[in-house]
Amino acid sequence: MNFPSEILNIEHVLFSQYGDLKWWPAKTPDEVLIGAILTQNTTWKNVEKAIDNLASENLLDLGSLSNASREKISTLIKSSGFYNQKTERLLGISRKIYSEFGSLHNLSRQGMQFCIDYLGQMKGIGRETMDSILLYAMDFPRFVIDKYTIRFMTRYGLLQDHIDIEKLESIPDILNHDIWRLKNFHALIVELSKNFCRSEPLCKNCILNKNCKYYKDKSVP
DNA sequence: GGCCAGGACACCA
DNA sequence: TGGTGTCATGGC
Repeated sequence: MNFPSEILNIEHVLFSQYGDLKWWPAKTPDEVLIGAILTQNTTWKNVEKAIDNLASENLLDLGSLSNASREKISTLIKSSGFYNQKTERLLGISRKIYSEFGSLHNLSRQGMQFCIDYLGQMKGIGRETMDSILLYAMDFPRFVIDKYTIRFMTRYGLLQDHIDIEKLESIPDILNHDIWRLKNFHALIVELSKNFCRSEPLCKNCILNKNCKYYKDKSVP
């Protein structure tokens, strides 16, 4: 079976089993962007504490955040780790976007390619973070290529000896540029990957069937 | 007590 | 261009 067919098949099976996961867990686009920075190399549980702290100080939007002090931000986001680095990134990004466009929505109106170039120049926004912002905060037809995606595709056998970025970049086409499907497909991969066994290559049964005897048994070699 | 988590970046050869 | 060190908290 070729790549597009496999993708459609996986999406169909996963969705029929697990449904709409309603990702990204955030109330506003600004919160998505802030969460995307905070979650770098950190568990989401640690990020949630930081998000709650920022919310309690009304700092979950770019305007408020850009006017907050370094000390205040770094204290509030400490639980997410790398807090000095993330404070600088949050301040730099929020100040630039807020001062030049006023809002994330205004920035998104410049179009996807503009946003890719614009966000790509900022310190703290790499490939994955940008994908997350483009898809989940700005509703552009972008598929998030992160560690989970690559691990999933590799272990499923859809990527062989090298990471074929072009293949992964074709996923928006395969999913018909449907924003909701792109959001949910990535969410399914991430949520389910947390429960996969570590066999290599991963048994397809484990991916597509949560009743697989190896499901959640991460100790399997 | 070690390892890993929804990365990115600077530095070096 | 690719490998490595650094940033740091928290859960298991």
